[in-house]
Amino acid sequence: MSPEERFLREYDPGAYPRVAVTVDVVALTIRDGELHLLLIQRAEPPYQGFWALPGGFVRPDEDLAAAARREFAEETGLGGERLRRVHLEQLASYGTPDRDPRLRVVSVAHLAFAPDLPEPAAGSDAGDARWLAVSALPGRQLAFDHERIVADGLERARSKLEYTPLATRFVGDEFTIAELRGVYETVWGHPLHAGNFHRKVLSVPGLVESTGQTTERGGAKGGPRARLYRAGDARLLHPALLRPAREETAR
Amino acid sequence: MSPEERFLREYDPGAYPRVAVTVDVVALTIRDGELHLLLIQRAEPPYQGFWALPGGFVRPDEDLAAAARREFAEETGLGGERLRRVHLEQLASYGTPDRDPRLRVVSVAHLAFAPDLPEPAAGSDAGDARWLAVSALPGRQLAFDHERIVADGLERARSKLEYTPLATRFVGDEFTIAELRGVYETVWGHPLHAGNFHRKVLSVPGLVESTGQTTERGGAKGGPRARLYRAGDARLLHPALLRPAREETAR
DNA sequence: GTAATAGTGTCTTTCAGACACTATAAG
DNA sequence: CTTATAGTGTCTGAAAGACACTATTAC
Repeated sequence: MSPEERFLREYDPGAYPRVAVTVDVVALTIRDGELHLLLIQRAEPPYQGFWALPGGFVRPDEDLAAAARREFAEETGLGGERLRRVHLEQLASYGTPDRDPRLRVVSVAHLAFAPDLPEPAAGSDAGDARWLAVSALPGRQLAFDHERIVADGLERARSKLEYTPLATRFVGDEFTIAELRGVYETVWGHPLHAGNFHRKVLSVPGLVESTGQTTERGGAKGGPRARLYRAGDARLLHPALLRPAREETAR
Repeated sequence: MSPEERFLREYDPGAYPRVAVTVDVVALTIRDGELHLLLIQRAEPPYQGFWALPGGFVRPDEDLAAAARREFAEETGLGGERLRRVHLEQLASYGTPDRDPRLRVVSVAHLAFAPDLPEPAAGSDAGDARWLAVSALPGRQLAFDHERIVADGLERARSKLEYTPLATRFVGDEFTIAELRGVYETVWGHPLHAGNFHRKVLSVPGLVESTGQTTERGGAKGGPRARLYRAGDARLLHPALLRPAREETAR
């Protein structure tokens, strides 16, 4: 490093070219047994008419996570306790020089897990936000590098279900083991063995705790009432709930 | 979102306040059976005299990963094939508004795994870069929020050894099972059972492959010559090499 | 009654960890 | 010869997965 460079680096960082920092949010929920993603239809160029992740510039004095939560809240209209229950974590940052044709933008992507939420009301501030089925995405081109970000977010989500209790963030406060199994099946895209899953969930310390209650009715097509559970206090699962063998996909 | 805000967001992103984007590198290596971290002693305020992670501003038209690799190369003097063999991955981004007293800085931290490297030559461009033992860090205050970044990097490294073959990045091209065990013991901070580790490493598909060679001599205090192995072609380990039970630390 | 589901029992296989043992090489 | 290490054999316990079975409820 030359003395000049070191000088700039230490004393005049503003002399370096301008970079914009944004947050984008990969927000996932489960509707009707299908994984859905919150997307916004772009009204203006670039990528006019394309679907894009909700996101925007980080404001001065605003934390990265706070910016992501604000963007999520703005587009869903969610607030208060229901917003606070949404899990939000940092996913990764994307900064390929030409990812936005207007200027250099580094986006800090976040990943959100939400229980089934209503469609953002049309005509509100939310504009053109929609929950779209993830299964309907392939073939549809997203704006910027958002396809890549979504792919990374989905893989992270699948992986997080293995060793954290975050599956409980996709269901209500009280839920049955079958509902929880539905979350795993939907996110992983595999049917799971009901009996073994049931035993496994109850055997992992801190995953769920009993409420002592049961559902009011049995299933739509019959069957006994199911017991209701709440999320437990574990932050990591030991032992983990591993996905059925991906075999040599990893090689 | 107000119409004004939407206008700014779409048409004049430059109107948003300036944010600087940097990369920082948590570079790890193993020297003398101890985990070491590459640090730089700061010559100027803020945090003058403090140890800090190597890092700097992302240049125009430079990818985030490229910036991190450049910073690592500048401080270690490494280049060519030896530089290419260093594993580098994105860790996380840090953007608390006041993390740098001079201006708003968002840092995209990276994590690097390197085999034992020579101390950066004094008097070179590398300046005051040093490999410091991680065990000597507690109690020593680092610049900015680098303590937090290092902690996150160490946890990521420990976790990555479980389900990836990255332990092989800490040793040379050819290595013995005992050397590989040393990596795990050093990073995890636990002694491992030699016999069980040996069998486990050979049983995981794609972790290592035999060279057919053995070491020239036995151990310093006697013992048979060890067979030499190369890194295999696996990118993920199935089944994983799990750390000895952390018990309920996670709760 | 019929069909579907909640929840449990049990067996097999895989894998981690403990322990023991042998073979080889340095000094 | 002594001592330390490489590598293997074997047993135990934990846990995953396959399969079977009972009890309960909707219709």
